[in-house]
Amino acid sequence: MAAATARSVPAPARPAPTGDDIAALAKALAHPARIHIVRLLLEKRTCIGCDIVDEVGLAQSTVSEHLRILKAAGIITGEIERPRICYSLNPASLRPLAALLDAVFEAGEPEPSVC
Amino acid sequence: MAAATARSVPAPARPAPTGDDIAALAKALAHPARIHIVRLLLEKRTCIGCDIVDEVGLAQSTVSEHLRILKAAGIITGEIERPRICYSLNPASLRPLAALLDAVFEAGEPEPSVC
DNA sequence: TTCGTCTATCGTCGATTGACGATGAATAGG
DNA sequence: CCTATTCATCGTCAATCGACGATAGACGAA
Repeated sequence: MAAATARSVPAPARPAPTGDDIAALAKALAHPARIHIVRLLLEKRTCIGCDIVDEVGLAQSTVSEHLRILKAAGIITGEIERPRICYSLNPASLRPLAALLDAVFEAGEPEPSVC
Repeated sequence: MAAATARSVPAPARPAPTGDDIAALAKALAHPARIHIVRLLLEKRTCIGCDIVDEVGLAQSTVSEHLRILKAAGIITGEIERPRICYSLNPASLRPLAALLDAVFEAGEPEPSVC
């Protein structure tokens, strides 16, 4: 809700992401189990709860911890739907990291010529 | 040299990057000092050697270790230019991570409408 | 050769991470 | 009421990370 009309305003929505911000984002993705979870949420658009535990094959407490890390980084959001919790991706949170990668591609590859 | 005509062949160039691969890539970026180094190589296109040590403000051995990690992940390459070493970015190595982020953006945002 | 510069590696230390089981809280259904 | 389900939190353990100083190797210059 907070990032509603972000594309309308030119300046304040781009506070030039800190190196720490980007590193924190990368750190949240820096584990196979968490990549697995992100991919899971990518294909089953519908949010899933305990199914994640079955899918990744780790203990429930371990998966819960990974979900906590992803949530703390803002990469996923958990909506309470008693007694389950509904997890979804929050694409906007990944913008700073994607922006850095885009900058690398632009600088390193003269003409991608796609599009 | 190995990835010359990669865009011509349809299958072998896209082995569906493993979660481990992407996680390793993210892990290599999961530190402020390493983000700093990447950004440095991004603005000073020319490869730099010991200037990195001055710039990040850590001990030489520590910076060397960060450079080793980035190099091991394939994100940068070091060209020997005695007695210095010339570091440059290797954008292609970041493709798997960027591809995941793109997939998240596509799935999560209905119509980007760019292009 | 000797000196100075630039890097890489080693060893060590404290801090953090990742995994687990056990426990606890909140809710739906009997 | 009691029970089952789902998730979060706690405590503990081994493993890894990040930082540093010290050291060693490779070369250019004097």
